Amino acid sequence: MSDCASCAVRCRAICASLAVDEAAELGRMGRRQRVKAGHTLLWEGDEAPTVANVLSGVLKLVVATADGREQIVGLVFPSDFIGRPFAKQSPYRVTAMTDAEVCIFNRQQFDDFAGRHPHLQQKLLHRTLDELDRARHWMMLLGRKSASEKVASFLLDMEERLPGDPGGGSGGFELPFGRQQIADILGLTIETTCRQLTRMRSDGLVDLPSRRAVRINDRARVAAMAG
Amino acid sequence: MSDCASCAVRCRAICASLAVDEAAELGRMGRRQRVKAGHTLLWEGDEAPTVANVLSGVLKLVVATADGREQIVGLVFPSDFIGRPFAKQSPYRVTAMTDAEVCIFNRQQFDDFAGRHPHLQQKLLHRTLDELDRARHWMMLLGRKSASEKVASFLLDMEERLPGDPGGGSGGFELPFGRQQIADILGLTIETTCRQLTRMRSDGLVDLPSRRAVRINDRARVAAMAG
DNA sequence: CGTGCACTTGACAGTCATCAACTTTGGTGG
DNA sequence: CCACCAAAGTTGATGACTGTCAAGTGCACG
Repeated sequence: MSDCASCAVRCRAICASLAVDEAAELGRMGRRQRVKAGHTLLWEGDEAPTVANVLSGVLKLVVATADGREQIVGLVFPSDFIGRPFAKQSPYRVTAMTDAEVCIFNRQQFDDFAGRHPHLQQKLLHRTLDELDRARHWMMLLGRKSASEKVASFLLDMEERLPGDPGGGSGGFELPFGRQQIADILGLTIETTCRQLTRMRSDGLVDLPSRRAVRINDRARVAAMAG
Repeated sequence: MSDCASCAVRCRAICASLAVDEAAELGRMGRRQRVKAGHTLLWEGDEAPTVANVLSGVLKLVVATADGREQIVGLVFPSDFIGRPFAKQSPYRVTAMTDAEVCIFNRQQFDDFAGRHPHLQQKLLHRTLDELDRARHWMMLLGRKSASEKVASFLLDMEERLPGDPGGGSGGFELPFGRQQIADILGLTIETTCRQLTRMRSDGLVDLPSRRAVRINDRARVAAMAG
């Protein structure tokens, strides 16, 4: 059983839509679980999967071809929701990119609970609609943008979305993953991704103080570059 | 006001979740409207937009860059839902690909109504989750598949999704749009799309009896080609 | 201090976009 | 019914971009 009172994302997660007693009932169904970086929580096509809230860490949603190519189709941050309610199979793989902590529910139980709590469903609907908008805009990037536009768009998106940006925006930010993962997000190879970053650094658009740190120097030009 | 009793998609649209009197109330809010092929129903960034059910025809959801490149991010068929509930702006352009007929609602009114009718919201949630799954799988295609894989995947997807497949599956099907649109769906140019189709025809995988008609001869090989 | 892994850089090749010309289709009017 | 026209589709030549393969660098770890 989860200890909702101490939950770091209590205010932002879908649970926030519930009254105290309702939250308590849901809490009894949930279980906290740690996931190590690189560990997979849900496999594509998994039967009888679970759903979960993310408490900390970053996870990725991955779709892969038979021959091993991977495309990251979504990033999941703290307070975000994981899993596929109302379906027997998970449509994609969910893997932790950093050490993470999640609050897990049995899907069947969760579905039943959701059916009895319209507010929870409404929250879920809002989130799903937002995710759909994000996914569709990403489709534009994947289908129509060049490598340089992709990388520029990516950096702007990450600056905006990454939680706990230390230094408050002007101090740059720290990516929670490496070059290969960036490539898998953008539909590029690691080499192309790398070259674009190097060029942006030589052009003075960004600083790359360490492997995973990024600081955008000229936001206007990066935005122009993003198309 | 719509005449729900004569609605062609009454059983399949989200309205099907409502009781008779509820449906009547919703019906009083809706208005039937014809949209000609090529006409745009909703512009990206539109304020105060509407939502709608599709009664007949096919529409596309489009995201465009400033310099005019377009990516089709979704296709909308009869009984599908159009628009963005609970948001002020439409996140993408909605354009009719064929002559179409839709049942339009004022978004604000619809949102209010949905808030009072959990069953409708649940139906909407289910649909949105399905759309999200579809969009994410399409991201894999856009980001990681080659031109030939894209075209093969496209044909299989269309064969499955197209309504009113005359001849019951073995007789092939008729695309509701031209080559440029296929290219915009797949993130390719029209020339590349065309060449791939020509090659598939020469290889005997498909017949292309007319501009828009397709017949898959060797489904297994097309599926293998789709990756 | 050495080892391994992530990252970077380079050379080359293939795929797909671009530009251009040509063909077919479908519609219109004589 | 046929001729003509515009739009859609097809084909070809060429080149840019990005993927592939390979080697090298630098950082973190033991």
